[in-house]
Amino acid sequence: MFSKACKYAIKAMIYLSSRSDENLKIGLREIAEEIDSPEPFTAKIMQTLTKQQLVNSTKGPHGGFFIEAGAPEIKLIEVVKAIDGLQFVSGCGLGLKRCSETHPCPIHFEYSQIRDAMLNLLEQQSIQSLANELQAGNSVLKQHLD
Amino acid sequence: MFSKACKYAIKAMIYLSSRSDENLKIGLREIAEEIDSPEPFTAKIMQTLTKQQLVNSTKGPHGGFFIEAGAPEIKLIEVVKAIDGLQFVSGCGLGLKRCSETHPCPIHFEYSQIRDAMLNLLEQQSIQSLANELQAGNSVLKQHLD
DNA sequence: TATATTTCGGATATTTTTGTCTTTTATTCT
DNA sequence: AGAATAAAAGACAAAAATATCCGAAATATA
Repeated sequence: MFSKACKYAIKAMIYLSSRSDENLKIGLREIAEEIDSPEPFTAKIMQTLTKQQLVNSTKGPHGGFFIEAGAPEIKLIEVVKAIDGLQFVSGCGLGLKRCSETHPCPIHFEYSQIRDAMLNLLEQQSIQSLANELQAGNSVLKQHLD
Repeated sequence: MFSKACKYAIKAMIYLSSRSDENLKIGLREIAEEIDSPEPFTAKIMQTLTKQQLVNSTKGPHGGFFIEAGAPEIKLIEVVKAIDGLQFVSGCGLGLKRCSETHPCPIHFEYSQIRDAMLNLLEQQSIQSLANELQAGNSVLKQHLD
């Protein structure tokens, strides 16, 4: 569904958001630790997110990544778009280049319905609201080591 | 969503089914041509499908691939399982190893709903019924070259 | 039986994704 | 200014997915 890079990106964004209201910068090491991802690979992903302006960063001591306090809500779709692109959300389920109502692939109609539901999810859900649920202890970003 | 290999497999199965009622064996070349897929790669996929007993094959002149006439319906899920496995249909949307109602990832509930809808589609739809629609001209497996 | 045909099996090649390492650049603090 | 810190950038490495090639095995037909 999503690439690994995209899963890491979503988790990193949610974690960042869950900490960013403190006007705090979070270092790469902490992010990677908290979302259980390989640090250097996560660095690359954070670079992309920064270039796409989904997060901000500052270098140097006490530097790190953060989301602007007054920033408008970031929808999940924006993160997916930045990392994976939108082809999965727009493309044909069986890979046809031109699949449409008039020239449908064999699963076009059933598949479209589900894909649209996924698109809807991604467009509705915001990083911030998911971060709130995380803060409230209603979800987790990695396994417990109990 | 599905790997390329899996998309080729689904299309190959539907095409085969759409021709197999004639008690006819279809060669690799024709399959690859009709579903617009690379021939050698398709050969590998057909081998897997044969080993998984989703299709039959015979070697030699007038040999090829076919689906037994009296065979029970093959559901899409069986093809997906044979090529991609079921991890996407059972795994967590954000890649957590243990994601559940009690320890959910941030998108667990919304994602599960969509994933279950996809699972339902794959369990309901059969290769044969999709092949019927193809025969009726209600769907296509590749682009027209108009 | 000989030959042509077609799948099977294994080895190999290419591309993409995932992951790592090192150097540079910006920033903070002393 | 100098030292320490942390992200940026680019080169590199490993793994997985995609794709190709070739000899072997099976089968039909002459």
